[in-house]
Amino acid sequence: MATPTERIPLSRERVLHAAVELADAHGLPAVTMRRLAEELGAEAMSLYYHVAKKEDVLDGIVDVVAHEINDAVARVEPGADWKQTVRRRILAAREVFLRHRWAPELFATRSSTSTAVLRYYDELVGLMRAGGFSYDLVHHALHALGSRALGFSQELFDPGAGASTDVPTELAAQLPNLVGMLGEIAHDDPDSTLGWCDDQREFEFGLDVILDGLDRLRA
Amino acid sequence: MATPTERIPLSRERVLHAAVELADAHGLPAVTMRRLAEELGAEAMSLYYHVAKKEDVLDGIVDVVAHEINDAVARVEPGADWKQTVRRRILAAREVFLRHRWAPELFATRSSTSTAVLRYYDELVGLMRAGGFSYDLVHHALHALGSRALGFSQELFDPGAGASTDVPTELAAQLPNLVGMLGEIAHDDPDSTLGWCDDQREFEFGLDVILDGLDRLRA
DNA sequence: ACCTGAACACCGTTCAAGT
DNA sequence: ACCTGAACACCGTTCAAGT
Repeated sequence: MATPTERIPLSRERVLHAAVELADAHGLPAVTMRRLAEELGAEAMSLYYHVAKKEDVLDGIVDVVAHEINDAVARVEPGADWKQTVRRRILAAREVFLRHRWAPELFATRSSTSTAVLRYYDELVGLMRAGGFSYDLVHHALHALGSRALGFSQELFDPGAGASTDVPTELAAQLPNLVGMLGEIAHDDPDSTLGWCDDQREFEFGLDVILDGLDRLRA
Repeated sequence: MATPTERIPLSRERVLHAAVELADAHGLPAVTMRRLAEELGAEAMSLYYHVAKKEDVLDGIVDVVAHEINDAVARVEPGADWKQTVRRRILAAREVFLRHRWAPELFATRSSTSTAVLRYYDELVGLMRAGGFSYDLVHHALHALGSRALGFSQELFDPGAGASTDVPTELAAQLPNLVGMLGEIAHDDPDSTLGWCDDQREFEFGLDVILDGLDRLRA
């Protein structure tokens, strides 16, 4: 019988899945060739038999995540119109990124595009075409959506991150409008306060502004 | 008289400006402590007398760029309404990023926010408030704009990057809609073809979709 | 076919030492 | 006060060698 510690041979799949788990557990910086090998009970140099170089590993895990996204959107039921269907699919894709919080940064810095990502976009283009968009407008729409088409929006700066209390007073004096915004949202509107740092709500708000705008341009 | 090769003492400012020049010339990966020191005619270890660590250098050059942005928007003449003014300022900020193409990636990965960036946002909030927005809607608007508020949109994937010719045929068969879009835009519409890979135009299109949507919500 | 040890050319950073 | 040399603990990657 096989003992649990029996040696499983390495493979590209095992390397990529270990890399995803490593990133999930300890973030992208933990994904080094040496650490990855350790996780697999092998030496760093052994990895090079299965992957070309570290970039190849990074491209590979983008592809793994893109497959998860395609699986997720495949389970989405179509809505009443293009907008509802696209919205549901984007929110389903977003859930994958919520499980792999390191992935947006990686997607944003890849130069070559995974074929799984291309397939995702292909279906998106198809849905918008079926919804009455010209190819030209779809093209503009993809640029307008940017990373939101895939389910994430890179936040540069969380306008709510600095709670009113921890802004140094001399700095606060230079930022009357930002401080005013923070103050008002923090106490005047309990409903909004609930959603205050709720990125999901902000994501949906931004997404709907764009989808509504595109729908109007379509007509 | 001073000879041109006379030794100028290091300073935080010199280090940061050298880092910006190095990134402009050779990209972010070229910005290493050792290379930076070399550029300044010093040893890597000398830098640590003027900056705390490499992260400090990166935070510092974000601040340098943010100051350039604030200088640029300060020269913008107000428009007829909030939307025109905000639009002009954002496009002025964008020009700074066009001079420092490595900067978007850096802005997106900083955890602490430069005070110069906060001042930029403070003025933006002020302009929108003056234009009739509630603080609550301004807050949503900042999230909806995301990095576009600062003048860039991280493109994950350029829908025009793969010119129809260089897509392998077996892959193309799996991407009928994407291939269709590429084909149509490439020959049917000379006007659009001009703007085909024109990021500036796409940026403005996306920006206007959002600004128009926000303007409607304001009313 | 698959894995490894030793080695190379890089990193960022510390610390004691120089002027 | 300002700069440096030597050293440490890391990287990714090559290459010849092991089974």
